[in-house]
Amino acid sequence: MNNITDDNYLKAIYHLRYSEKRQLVSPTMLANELLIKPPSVLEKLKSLSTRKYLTYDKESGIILSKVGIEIAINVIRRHRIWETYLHKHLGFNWSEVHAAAEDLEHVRNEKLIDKIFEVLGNPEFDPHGDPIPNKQGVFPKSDRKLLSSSIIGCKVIIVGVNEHSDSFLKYLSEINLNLNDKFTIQKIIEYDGSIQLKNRKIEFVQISKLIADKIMVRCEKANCDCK
Amino acid sequence: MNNITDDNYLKAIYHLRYSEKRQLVSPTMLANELLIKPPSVLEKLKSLSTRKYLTYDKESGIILSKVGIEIAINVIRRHRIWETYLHKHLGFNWSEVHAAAEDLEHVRNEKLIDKIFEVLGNPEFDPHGDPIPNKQGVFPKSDRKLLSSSIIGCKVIIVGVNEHSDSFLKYLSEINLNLNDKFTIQKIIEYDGSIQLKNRKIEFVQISKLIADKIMVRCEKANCDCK
DNA sequence: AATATATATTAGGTTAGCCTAATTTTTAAA
DNA sequence: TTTAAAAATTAGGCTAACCTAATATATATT
Repeated sequence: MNNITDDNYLKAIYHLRYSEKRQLVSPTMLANELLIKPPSVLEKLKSLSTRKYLTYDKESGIILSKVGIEIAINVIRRHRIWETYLHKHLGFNWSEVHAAAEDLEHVRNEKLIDKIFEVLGNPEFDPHGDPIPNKQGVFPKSDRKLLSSSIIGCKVIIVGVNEHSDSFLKYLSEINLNLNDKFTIQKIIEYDGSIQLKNRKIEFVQISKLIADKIMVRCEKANCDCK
Repeated sequence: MNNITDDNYLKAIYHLRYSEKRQLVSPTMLANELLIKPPSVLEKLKSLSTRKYLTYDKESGIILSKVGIEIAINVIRRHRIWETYLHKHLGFNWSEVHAAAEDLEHVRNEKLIDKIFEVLGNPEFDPHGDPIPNKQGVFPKSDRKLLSSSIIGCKVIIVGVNEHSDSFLKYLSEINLNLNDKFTIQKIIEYDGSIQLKNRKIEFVQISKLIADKIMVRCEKANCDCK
């Protein structure tokens, strides 16, 4: 529970660099991510860098050290394990899970996290389809790709989402798209990239490119040209 | 997760006033309880009293307001529910439970606490035998009394402990005394108040008065004179 | 290149929570 | 009741995390 602030900074930096894949992470980007002002970030960066969690200079931006990455991945690990636990064992739904995990991720009790991970059967992915790093900080591999990169005929299974906002997740529920659902790509509208899907449950769904860019799938059709 | 400090002050004051039953709670007592110095307490008391969580003056000491009590009881509720959950559902033992709950009690997520409480079957007592207040802040009643107030022939069931330190709980485990165990009072040594117990599993155990003062029991012998 | 815009950085300020040292009250004991 | 010991209070400091305003430095855009 100590160093909640450190946790949040390191997690945010990690997120920008490795999830959003920014080449360079700047103070202002970080300030936006954390909803605070740049001078506060600058100040904190000094402290984090004296403690060897990162380095910062204008040319290369903010770069996490090995230890910094380790801490960040640990926070992510706790977050995702809790999300999974809340969903699987305590009946929380997709959109409720995140807020609670945001607090629980700061509880540093190894036995606790190990135990709930074990109870869950050492899952590799959380309810949003995000990979859960193991204790050594290694993320499980998966051949997930953007739904928007699918082609007609693909038989896709939804394995994750790239946005966790309430409104987005609620929309998915409304149109009856859920994690692990399987669909066939029916048609892709050239003009705007919208995608039409179907499966047994759902005769027809059309999804805009904007949405398709935020959904991760795995194509299960053998030798599909999408690969 | 906000106001962890508030939580801890209010909880400590509540504890001194209502568990340790101090007539008057002074800044110095509170400082000792929280392992900080009196001036820090004085300062914080100002803030807590402007916010109407308590009143303080030298004659009457620190007195929690209705809201203050409410918050304190809520912290206690979360703490005890988590302790029970860790013990019953996650295999934590008596002595491990407290430390983890110390962090978890600050997670203010009503759905979460309600849910684990429900999963536990709305228990009335935690693994130390302490009562869990309900959502309205009402503690369940019980006819528990000190083991040291028992008399020869009492058939007691251990329902709680008044000390939660590691060393104490470990000692109890070593001599094979656990919550819910039943014993018959064999002998009481007048001179120092030591108590001898036995049951099927344990032929003979002798407990010093010091220990017996920290164990809560319920006597189950019909019409026992101990009442 | 000259200007406008965005970013980075510095300076100085605030609040919460803690601390030590010094002072004032109380309380207890000789 | 005078002295000693304990408790309460005040004064003044410190650090972490924020902030605003001002300045400096890049980056873009005419």
